[in-house]
Amino acid sequence: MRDVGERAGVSFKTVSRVVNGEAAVRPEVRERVLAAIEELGYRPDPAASTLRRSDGRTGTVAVIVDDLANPFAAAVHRAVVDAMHERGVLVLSASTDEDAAREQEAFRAFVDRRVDGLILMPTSVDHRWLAEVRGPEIPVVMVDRPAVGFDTDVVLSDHRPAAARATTHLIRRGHRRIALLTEALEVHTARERLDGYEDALTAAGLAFDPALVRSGLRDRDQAQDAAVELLDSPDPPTAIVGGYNRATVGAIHALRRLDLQHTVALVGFDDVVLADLLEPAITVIAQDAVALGSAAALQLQHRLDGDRSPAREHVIPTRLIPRGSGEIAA
Amino acid sequence: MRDVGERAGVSFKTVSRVVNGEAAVRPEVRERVLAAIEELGYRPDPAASTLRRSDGRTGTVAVIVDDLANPFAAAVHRAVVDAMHERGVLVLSASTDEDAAREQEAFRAFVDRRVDGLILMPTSVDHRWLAEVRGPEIPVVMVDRPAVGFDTDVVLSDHRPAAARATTHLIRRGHRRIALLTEALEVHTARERLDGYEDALTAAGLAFDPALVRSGLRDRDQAQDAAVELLDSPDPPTAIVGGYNRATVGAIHALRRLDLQHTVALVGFDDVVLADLLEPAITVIAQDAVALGSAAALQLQHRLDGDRSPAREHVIPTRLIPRGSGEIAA
DNA sequence: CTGAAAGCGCTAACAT
DNA sequence: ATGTTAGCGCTTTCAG
Repeated sequence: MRDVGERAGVSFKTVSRVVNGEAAVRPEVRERVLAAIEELGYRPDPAASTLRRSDGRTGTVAVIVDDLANPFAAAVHRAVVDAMHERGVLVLSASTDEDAAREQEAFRAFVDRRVDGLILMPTSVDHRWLAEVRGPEIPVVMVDRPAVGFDTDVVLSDHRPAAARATTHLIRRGHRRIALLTEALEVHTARERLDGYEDALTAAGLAFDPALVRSGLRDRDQAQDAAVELLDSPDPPTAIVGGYNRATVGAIHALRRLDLQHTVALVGFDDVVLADLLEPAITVIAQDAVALGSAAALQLQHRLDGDRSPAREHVIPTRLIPRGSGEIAA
Repeated sequence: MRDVGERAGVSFKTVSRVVNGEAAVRPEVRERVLAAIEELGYRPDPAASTLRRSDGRTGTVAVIVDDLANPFAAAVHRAVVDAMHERGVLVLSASTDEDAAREQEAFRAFVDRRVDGLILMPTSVDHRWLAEVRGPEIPVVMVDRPAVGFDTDVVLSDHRPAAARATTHLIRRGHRRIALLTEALEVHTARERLDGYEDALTAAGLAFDPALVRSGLRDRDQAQDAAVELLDSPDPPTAIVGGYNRATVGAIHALRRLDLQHTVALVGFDDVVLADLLEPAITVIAQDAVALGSAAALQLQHRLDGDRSPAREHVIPTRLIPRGSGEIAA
């Protein structure tokens, strides 16, 4: 920067003004400085800038999701990265695998690096620790689910109405015994979907049978086993709601193994590649992961721009896509 | 840091020594400093450290892939993030959508931020520009494909033998007219796979028929259309090789639309969720994305640790998974 | 083993 | 509209 100043015949402070686009520089001088920058291949050092500037901004934000390789989280992540890049903000990221310890560790690492803000897909447990760890006023936006014990902006799908819609879809086809496969109910998403499932039963005047709800399913295999068990029981369900993407895939496997795919109806959460090519094709509730990520990024940007209004909840609608498996009558 | 020093009754320089784990501090003093750090909730400022330190290391690296939301790239990305986190290195990322301009822009942005190194899934075009843009000795590792015109470490799948294996698999089932659907041949991966396809034909004494190769297919729909066209032609193929994941999915769609899924054989690149549940299930060549990412991260770490040996090529084996579609006889 | 001084590249606050 | 001075929080260098 000093060299650039010399070359352009101005003080290095003027160079700083040009680089930062401050108005108070004569166009003629600005041109000269720009030329010198070009010739010398000068690139400003963001670390030095961060160090000295009053707000300490680094121009980076962090994204923490359950699994960066999971298609849903990956789509959210990419949407955030794209939105932030447009503003010259770079994005750091980490996966939690739904482990609260890993989540906290990642969060601390990012705060220590002085990120300007974070977008978090919170694990199921208590997030009061966030209030302490979060440095002086670092904005945090939750995505996909709210955090327990920490009031902040959140962007999520309409989980509860969506689950109700899926369930009602099956009830309308005459189903009375509808199973629900879901992950641990401590995960907010799962709880909401269970509530929606119950809403639909209640609205239809059907009794809630806890034996038809299998929660705590952590992966495809567990979901498959649970589904097989239910379908093999004396009084099996005639329809299944897959509470999240891996549960849906597990249910598909179970139905095929028992050769019930044309007999027992299925509506699953999250659209999956090739779901439309199965026989029958799978009826799904599709979430708009890109919209979730974009909205979270936008909200974070508002906070970074100084918006201090109360925490906002942003709901992104889901879509039920009928394809066959959900239209099997009882 | 100054405050911590005061509290512990030592100079702030000693605090710096403790924080950086330099040996020359009496255990007793070190304990006192650590206690003071704890009490004051002190967290070192990485920007200041970067600014002053002689090597200018920032403890960040960047990953640039075609699409962070694509399952293959997402798995690579996650593997890199995990490997780097273990060393306290954070990861920035960007998508190129196979656009060379976006790739260059992202690369520059990361270099301007002083990342310590980069992992790049290069777009198809010339990468000689890298030699200029790359600052003083920033290590770059290519993943999935090498870069044209820039000699550096690369970690990739055994594309050519894998394609040969897929093709041979079909030839053994009596197929003589085997189509190949692939993306633009400027993409190194596509070129290699075409070469492997030809290797297999040659080895079997079969003639190469250019009419059976459809390249430049950018997405599922283009792949599907190309497949339909081929299958509808007067002298149609009896088997298809899907040259990359979207081509595979496009081929599946085409075969179903023409109700040829039980007649025409298919071996596709990249395993896809639910591919095992289709009827017939899809025979695929599975790449080990996690291994690719981990190996690239490891190689970059070696370079960061000062390894100056010649550029290395690391090949990760693929697996052919027979599931039915590839075993249909001619 | 510990400390004092210098200065990394930049921006803030004040001159001029 | 431009320059001067100070200093961000740390590491380096050198002195004790």
